Amino acid sequence: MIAPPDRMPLPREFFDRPVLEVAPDLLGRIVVRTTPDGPIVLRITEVEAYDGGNDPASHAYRGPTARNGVMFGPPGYVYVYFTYGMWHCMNLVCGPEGTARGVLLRAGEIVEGAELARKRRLSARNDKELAKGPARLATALDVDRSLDGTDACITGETPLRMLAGTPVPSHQVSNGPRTGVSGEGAVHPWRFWITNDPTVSPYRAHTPRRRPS
DNA sequence: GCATCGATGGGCT
DNA sequence: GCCCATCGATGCA
Repeated sequence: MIAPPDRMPLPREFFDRPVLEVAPDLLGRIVVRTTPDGPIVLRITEVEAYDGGNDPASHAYRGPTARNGVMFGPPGYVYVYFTYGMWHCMNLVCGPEGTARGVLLRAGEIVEGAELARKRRLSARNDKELAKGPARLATALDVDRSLDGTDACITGETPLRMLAGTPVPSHQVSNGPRTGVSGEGAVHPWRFWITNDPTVSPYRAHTPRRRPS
């Protein structure tokens, strides 16, 4: 259960800060996904920061498109993209507006509504795996492109919103290179996770695809 | 147990 | 044509 003080909404100003400040500060914060069957609540344990137009690894690097338009909007909104022909991944837009910075949610712990998450994650062998990995996290929360552009900073029964939760002190935060990022973007240690947390996805160095013969 | 492989589709250069 | 995450199958300990 979440203690009452932790149920305060995260104000939009939280996201209107440098993305490298916001990303580690998101650890321990709470995502509430309201579904017709009830809420699924997740505590964030692993994130990655993306620096918009300055970052070759960001979807926003080459400017706005129909897909990434939400990234260029105001902070506190949800950007959802479709990947690998099967999966979705979820980001929170950071400010200031127009810079297209954002944080990818990579892993979390389901703290409420686990029975709903399990129905969507039938291959998970235990509850620690329900949201271990960005596409697993989006699947567990029933997040797809229909939620792209959702405002996560308004109160009430919105489909998706952020709560304050309990921030993680910096001595419990680890950081390292981002997962699945190749090229010059790989040098930045912009992946942040809660040290020793069992729901954090294992690090995989970027492995180039083998060319078809 | 663990590594490796193939399959999946859209967005963009 | 390259780049993205995950899963089930397979092969090797």
